[in-house]
Amino acid sequence: MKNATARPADLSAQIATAIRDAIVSGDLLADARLPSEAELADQFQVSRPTVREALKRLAAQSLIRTQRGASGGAFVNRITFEDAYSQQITTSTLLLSMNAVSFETACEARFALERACAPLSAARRGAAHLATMRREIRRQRGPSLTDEAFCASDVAFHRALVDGAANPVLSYQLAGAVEAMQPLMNMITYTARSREGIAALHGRIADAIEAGDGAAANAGLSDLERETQNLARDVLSARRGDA
Amino acid sequence: MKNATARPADLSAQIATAIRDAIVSGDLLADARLPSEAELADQFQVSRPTVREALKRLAAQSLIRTQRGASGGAFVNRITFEDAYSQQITTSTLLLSMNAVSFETACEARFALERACAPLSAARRGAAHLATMRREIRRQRGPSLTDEAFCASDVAFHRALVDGAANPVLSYQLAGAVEAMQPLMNMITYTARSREGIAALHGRIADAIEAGDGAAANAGLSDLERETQNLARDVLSARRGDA
DNA sequence: CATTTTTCATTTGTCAGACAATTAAAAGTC
DNA sequence: GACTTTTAATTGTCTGACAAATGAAAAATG
Repeated sequence: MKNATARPADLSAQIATAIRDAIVSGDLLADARLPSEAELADQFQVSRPTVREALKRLAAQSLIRTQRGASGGAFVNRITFEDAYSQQITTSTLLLSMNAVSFETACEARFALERACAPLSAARRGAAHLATMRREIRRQRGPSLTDEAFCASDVAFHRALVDGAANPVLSYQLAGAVEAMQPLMNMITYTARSREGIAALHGRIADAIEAGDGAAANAGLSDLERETQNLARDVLSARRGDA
Repeated sequence: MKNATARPADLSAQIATAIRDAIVSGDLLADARLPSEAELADQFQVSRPTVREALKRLAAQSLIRTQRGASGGAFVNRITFEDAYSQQITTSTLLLSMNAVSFETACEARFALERACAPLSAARRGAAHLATMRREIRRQRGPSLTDEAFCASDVAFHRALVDGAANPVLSYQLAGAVEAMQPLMNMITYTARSREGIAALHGRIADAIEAGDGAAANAGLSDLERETQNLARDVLSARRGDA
């Protein structure tokens, strides 16, 4: 009966939590300097290695950064969108691969999120976003493209679509969903015909974005989702047939 | 001229990266046991404290868990949706608070993501989700409700809406967006009239979900977004007036 | 023999003290 | 005043040790 809340965590975990709370609650502002390791060890009544373990935990979450030398120390890190991206991608990737999320579920989520962005992108995309989308479509039609390169181009296309919405929070959220799915997408072997089908749908979506027609873009995304799900189904059933 | 890639990171960071790569690439499967700290120290030619700092970094990202005692050690963690939730919420919260994302941007992202879920929720929501939504609406109409409690109820309502889509990947993605916005939402002081307006819109959305009408639900969400943006604008302009 | 208790080896958690490496500021020098 | 040297502060790393937890083997017990 020792479960529930009665488990005293590691000292280093406790200390990390205490400092993290201070950061999240705003008691410690960005770029503020934490006390030195020796002072922290004093304050928390633990040894320096224990304090260091706590600080490394925080560093792993990009909550602090450290600097050596006089007037060095640990500083509250102003987390960047890039930091957040990469963390989200690692987490999402592991979540998908280790929790055996079905391709269907992941795919549905991805396209639902993209449909959330498309209308905004149709209204606000810059010329550069549209140019990227067109360029990737051309690349997708090129012959002698490996399956992986095709997937990468696919990601680039969708990324441009999402970034066109000009909302960094959306871009950040989508990065995880789209990039984490790439390993799953790589399972699919693309035939020349399915590639042309996808590129054509991309073309329809790009046209809609160019015309500022969000609804049409969403219709294209829905068709693309159906197409992707069909391809995945074929691969899976073929694999079952083999085995 | 020592910048660029030429900066050798901490040993503990290098080791953490090496192990993380092994996990992400699938060389280390879930629940696999890592070598003991002493063995790792040997393999990497470093001392045990350094290895421990590396392991704590990984533990902070829920990539491993440790267990004491004989046949204990560090094990590759099968990351749960719950782990991912909480990580995403911390990251998103900090991102919003420290990068000075405007209320407008965050709000737009949040409602765009919710509109992505609503049609799915309309098609698949269970009775429990609908019941939760109705219950929260009743609560929101109750008198003597603090602003914070009103916000919490708001989150619960939207959470039920999202969970109704029955797609754990979407729920996970949305958790960050919705919960991270709560501090921003708490800035708003809700008058009796604005509360009734929000509750009424919630009612419309719940009706649409009950009727299985995704488009109507999205229309309701769009109106709610407008309403929320207006409230925030009022608060901000009032604050400017005060100062 | 079966079962319970005890012992024990393994492994993580924590501590203390030391030295190296880095770096900004202070002191010295021209 | 501009430049160089020294110094002190701080993180990074190592060594060695002990405590605490824990599962497994060994011993005791019926």
